[in-house]
Amino acid sequence: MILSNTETEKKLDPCEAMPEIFNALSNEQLRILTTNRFEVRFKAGETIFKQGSALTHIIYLKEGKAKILLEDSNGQTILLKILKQPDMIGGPGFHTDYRHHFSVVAMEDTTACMIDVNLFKNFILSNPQFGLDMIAFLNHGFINLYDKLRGLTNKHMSGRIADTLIYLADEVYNNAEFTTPLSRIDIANMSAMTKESAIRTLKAFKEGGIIDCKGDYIKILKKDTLINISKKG
Amino acid sequence: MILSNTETEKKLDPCEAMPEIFNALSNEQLRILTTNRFEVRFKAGETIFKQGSALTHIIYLKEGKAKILLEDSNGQTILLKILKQPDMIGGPGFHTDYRHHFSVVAMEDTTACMIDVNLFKNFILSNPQFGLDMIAFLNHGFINLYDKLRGLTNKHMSGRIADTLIYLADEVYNNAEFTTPLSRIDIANMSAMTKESAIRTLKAFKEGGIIDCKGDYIKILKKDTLINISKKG
DNA sequence: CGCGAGCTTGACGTTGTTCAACTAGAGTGG
DNA sequence: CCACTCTAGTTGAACAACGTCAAGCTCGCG
Repeated sequence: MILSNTETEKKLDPCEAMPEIFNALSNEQLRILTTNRFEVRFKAGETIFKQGSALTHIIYLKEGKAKILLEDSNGQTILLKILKQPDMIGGPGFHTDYRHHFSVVAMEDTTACMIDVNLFKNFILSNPQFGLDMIAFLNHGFINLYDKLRGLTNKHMSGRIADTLIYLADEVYNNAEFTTPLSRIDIANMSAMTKESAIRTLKAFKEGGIIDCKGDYIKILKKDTLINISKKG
Repeated sequence: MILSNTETEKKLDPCEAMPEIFNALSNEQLRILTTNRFEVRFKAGETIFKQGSALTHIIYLKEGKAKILLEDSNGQTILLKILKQPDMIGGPGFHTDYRHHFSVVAMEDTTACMIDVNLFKNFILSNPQFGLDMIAFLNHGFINLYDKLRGLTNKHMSGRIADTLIYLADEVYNNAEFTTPLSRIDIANMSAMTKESAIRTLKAFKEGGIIDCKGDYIKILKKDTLINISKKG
C-alpha cells in the first residue's frame, strides 16, 4: 500500500475514502500523511477521546460510527452529532488550548485514523489552500451548530424528536428504516430531554402512525408529517 | 510573527485597536487592508447585516456594540453574543455559502470596518500563518458556542439568567454595575425564555439581594451566589 | 430459571409559557 | 401645564410542557 508515484494519487492512502479536505494536500504532503498517520481500533462503547484530555491528534473515521458528547459538570450530556466514515474531527482545541471540548465514543466497532496535530499544523502553514479549506470545514460546523442551537432551544419535544429522527434517517443511515445501537437515553440526549420524555414522544409518533419502532428498530412512515412537526416547533 | 516593528505598524491603521488576528498580516498586507477597508456608521437599533443576506464583507467593530441574533422561521430569536470593539465577525458563510447565518444589530451608535471577503481570502492564501490564526479564532468561537449550548439546554431559568448577568458584567461591561440598552426581551432572548420569565427571575434575584436593578440599570451584589446558581443549573 | 440492564408506564410536582390586565415613563400636541 | 398615547415593563392566574419518582416490564444471558 505504499505509494507509487504521480499517476494515481488516491492509491497513496489505503483508506477507501479520506475526508474531502485532504484533497488540497500536495503529493508530498499526502505521502507524509500516509507514512505518519496510524490507525486505532475501538470496540463499541469505547471512548475514542475524553472531554478535558489533551488534544494530540486530529482523527477521522475509517470505519464505524461514533457519537460526540458534550458533557457538563452536573452530569448532563448532549449528544451533538454522529460521526461516520470519513468524517474528521478537528476539535476546537486545535491551535487554542489543545484540549478536547467534547468526548467521542464509538457506537460500533470503529477504526480511527490519527494524525499528529503538529503535522496537521505544518500542512496548514505550508499549504494555505488547505488552511482555507479547513476554515470552510469549520464554518460548515458553525452552520450546523447554529441550527442545532435553534432546534434545541426554540422547539418543543415533538419538534426536537422529529429533528433527531430526520437526522438519523437522512444523515446517519441514509434510509427511512434503520436499526441503531443508540439507546433511548442517547436519543433523549440528542433531543435535550429525559429518556422518559423521549420514550413518550416516540410512542405518540408510533400511535399517530408517523413512525414504527420496536427496540432498536425505527422506521419513518410519514416523513412529511415529521418535517411538519419539526417546522412547527 | 511576521511583524518585527509592531509599534510603527500600528500606525498604518487609523483604528485604535484592530482585531488581534491581523497581527499576522505582513506590512504589505496591512497596507492593502488599510487602503481597501471602509467604515460604516450605524445608529442604535440599525441592522448591520441581516441573516440570509449575502456575505460580501468581513467586519469588525471600531466603536460601539452590536448584538448577534439567531433568528428562526417561527419568529423566535436567540441573542447569541454581544460584540464590542475590536471584535471581528467572520461569519460561517465565509468560503461556504457566502450567506449570513445570523443578523447583527447595533445596540448603540456603532462604527463598523468592512473588509471585502475576496481580499480576506487572498490574505489567507498568501499568508498561511494568518489562516492558522483564523482557525484558532474560529475554534475559540466553537468553545464558546459549546458552552452556550450546554448552558441553554441543561440549565433552568435561574441558572441561565445568572449566566447572562455574569456574561454582561464580565465580558461586555467589565463591571459589576452597568447600564445597558438591552431590553428585557433582549435579556430573555439571551437566556432562552420569555420576557415575563426573565422579569420574574430578575425580580427574584433582586428580592434575594443578589442583584439590584431598576430599568436599564443592573448591579451584581453577590457574584458568588450568582456563580453558584449558574453551576447548580 | 433467575438476574440485570434497558425500557415502559402512570401519577405527580415543578418549571416555564400564555394571556390578559395593568403600570410607569417618555414623547406629543394643545 | 395637562390630557393623550405609545411603548416597555410588570403582575397574576390559568395552563401546558416537561421532569421526577416509583413501579413494573422485557429480554438476553449466565
